[in-house]
Amino acid sequence: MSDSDEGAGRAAQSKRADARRNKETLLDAAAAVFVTSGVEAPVRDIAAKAGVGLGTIYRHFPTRADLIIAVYRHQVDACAEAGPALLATSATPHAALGQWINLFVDFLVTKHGLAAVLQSDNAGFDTLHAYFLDRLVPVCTQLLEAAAAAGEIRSDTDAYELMRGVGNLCIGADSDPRYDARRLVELLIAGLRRPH
Amino acid sequence: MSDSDEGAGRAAQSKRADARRNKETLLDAAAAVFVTSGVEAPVRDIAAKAGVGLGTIYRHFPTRADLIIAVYRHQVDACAEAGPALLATSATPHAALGQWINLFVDFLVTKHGLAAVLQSDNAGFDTLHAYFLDRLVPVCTQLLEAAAAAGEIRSDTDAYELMRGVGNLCIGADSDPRYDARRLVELLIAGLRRPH
Amino acid sequence: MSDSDEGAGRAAQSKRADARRNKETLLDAAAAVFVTSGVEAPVRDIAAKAGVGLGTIYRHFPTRADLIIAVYRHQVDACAEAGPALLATSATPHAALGQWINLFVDFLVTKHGLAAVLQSDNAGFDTLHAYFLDRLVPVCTQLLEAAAAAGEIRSDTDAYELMRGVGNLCIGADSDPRYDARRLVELLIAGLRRPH
Amino acid sequence: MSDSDEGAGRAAQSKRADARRNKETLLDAAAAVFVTSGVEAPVRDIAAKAGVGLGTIYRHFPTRADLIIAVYRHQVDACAEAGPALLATSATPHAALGQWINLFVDFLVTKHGLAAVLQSDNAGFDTLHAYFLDRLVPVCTQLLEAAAAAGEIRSDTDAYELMRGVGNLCIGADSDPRYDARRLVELLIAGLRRPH
DNA sequence: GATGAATGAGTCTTCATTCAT
DNA sequence: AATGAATGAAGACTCATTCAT
Repeated sequence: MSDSDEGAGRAAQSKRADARRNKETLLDAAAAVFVTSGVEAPVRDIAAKAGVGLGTIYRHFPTRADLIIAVYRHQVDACAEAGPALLATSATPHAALGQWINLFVDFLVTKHGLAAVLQSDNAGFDTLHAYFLDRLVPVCTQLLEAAAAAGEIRSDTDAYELMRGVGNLCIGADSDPRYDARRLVELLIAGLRRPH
Repeated sequence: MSDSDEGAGRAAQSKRADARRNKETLLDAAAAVFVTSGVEAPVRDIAAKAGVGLGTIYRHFPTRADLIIAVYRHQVDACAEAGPALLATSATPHAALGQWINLFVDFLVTKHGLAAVLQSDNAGFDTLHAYFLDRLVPVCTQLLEAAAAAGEIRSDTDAYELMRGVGNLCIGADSDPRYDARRLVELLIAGLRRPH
Repeated sequence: MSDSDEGAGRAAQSKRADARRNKETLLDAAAAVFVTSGVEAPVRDIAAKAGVGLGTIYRHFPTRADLIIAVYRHQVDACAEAGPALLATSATPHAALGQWINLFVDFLVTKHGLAAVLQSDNAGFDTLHAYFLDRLVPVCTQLLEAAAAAGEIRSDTDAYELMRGVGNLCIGADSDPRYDARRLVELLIAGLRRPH
Repeated sequence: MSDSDEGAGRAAQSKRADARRNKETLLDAAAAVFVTSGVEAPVRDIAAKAGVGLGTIYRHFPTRADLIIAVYRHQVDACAEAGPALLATSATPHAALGQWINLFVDFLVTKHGLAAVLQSDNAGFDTLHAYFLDRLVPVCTQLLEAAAAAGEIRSDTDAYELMRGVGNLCIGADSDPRYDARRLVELLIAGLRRPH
């Protein structure tokens, strides 16, 4: 249904509105369940939390990846958009990189199970994988190149690899008080520095 | 049972020998299945691969953790033992640390799913967790302290955390040609260096 | 959901009707299987008999105790309700007690394995246990007290114990033509009489 | 091997002695395990307790019923033999019956799970069933007839049925403090009394 | 569009029993 | 005779996904 339908009857309109509201409810519920049970929580739990039927979830989000993407899209986008801004305002490109990575880590660390799923080779998560990569790798590349151009870091680092590494370091970071992903990521970023 | 039983217990001993051989077969089969299907492969698959019954696996390895430990024990032990040796032969403690970590990474990277399971908070894997930690953390601590004492690295790094981080970086390292865990771990270790 | 939903929820309602019918089918099937294989028959057998999937049983009756209770609820309730009625219509309270117990025995004797399960200390049957007790012990207590008040029986008999005893006497009563639980229970009830 | 072998070599003799000792060990172990885990305890547990192999148990006692019979034979025999004695020494036949039944109850109540197995229609327990019946029913019949002859009880009571009833009342008598099998059996026996 | 009932594949785990050594 | 390793049948339970209403 395209926007040109707008003029259609009140019923259709309200149905669209209902559906939209429904979708939103679903996203809120999913987000809440993800927090407590992780992103691999049973579909039924999410449906129950949202107060909708199972079919409704499958209609709106055919795969789990679709649902996860929808839940975190805003945050991922915000993170992506923060990259250039940080580059503009930070003292050095390397500092910008560090801050941007911190943003990503902060996001990831609080998403129970997301980091794990992000590296899963399960085909069902391909689109999720792709989404994160499409959105964040270019930004990371930009920051990396700026830092390399400034001579702060080596120029042989691949953004994809770095993002994957950072993602991996975030796995299981909640649930283990002796493990601080942020600290390790800091080491990783520090390790990028060009040796004097 | 000492060797002096040899005369009396020929039969028993040969049975023992058979069982031992069987256990080895099992270990080989498990290792093979772990490579292709990961360390969480169905017990039945492993039994099939080994050509034994289900019960035989449960007899030798009551829990999956037991099986995993048995499969990798030699390699983990070898890794643990290599630590002090490297310290003695390397140019600097930091170099020894790097080489030792590389050993660990080489081991882990080839074990499909092991790194993932190593951070799982599933209670069934507690003993597995403990085994790796008991074996490797002390060695890592030793190397870390030596490097700190030599003034090469900061002295605030926790061996447990570092091992977890390295383990995490190894997750999914096979199966993705664009991701090289070794390179990232190198960055991490480089990041430990004391800032001048 | 009230009846005023009728207009809006025709579909939902007919689905509910289907499910209810299905549940009934399930109950019938379970009852039938219980007769032939006892109340501990494999879940799969019941599903097969009912022509439904395994999951359907678990949906309607999460535990075996739930299923057993559902199958026999009507009869247990009927038995419980018969108590006061018998008290009102029988010649004496002791006669009422005897007749009521007979009702219970008639019920139990035909339920292959139920009596056995009723005394099992298996935790899974706790709710089953509780249901029978909650439903029948108070009635039995009432009858016992009436008979005691009438001076027909001793007043030191515990209803719980008596019910358990009667239940036990019913174990294996089918399948053995030489064993008549009714006769023995009669002796037991006769034994309650106050000695002159 | 008949007693005429007695003159055979020391080796054979000592082997016989060993086997006998072994069997005794086994019976002790079985008795102990039966106490803690019931008469349906895993064969392996008994073997472990006895410190012998599984095969040894199966050699001596091909079926579980054989083992149970062997373990309790002495006590069952003693009970059987006590019948006539009690008849001779008690005040009345009915009193003798009561005391004899008490003996049986005392025996049964302390044998975790035995009463349950005694009524099981599982074919594997047929010989066990038969043994108890063969041994005890005649005694019970004798007592019953004596009491009937003395005019103390009705003459229409079947010993087999009574024994089964008493056995049933003993099921689950341990493990439930609110249930006293002895008290109920007393009621049952009291119920036998001829109505005045 | 929404619902949620139904399905059933997939896994784990226990134990009685056999039989080669 | 004794041993105990090996077997595999049996049964429970979960959850993603489909589809009739």
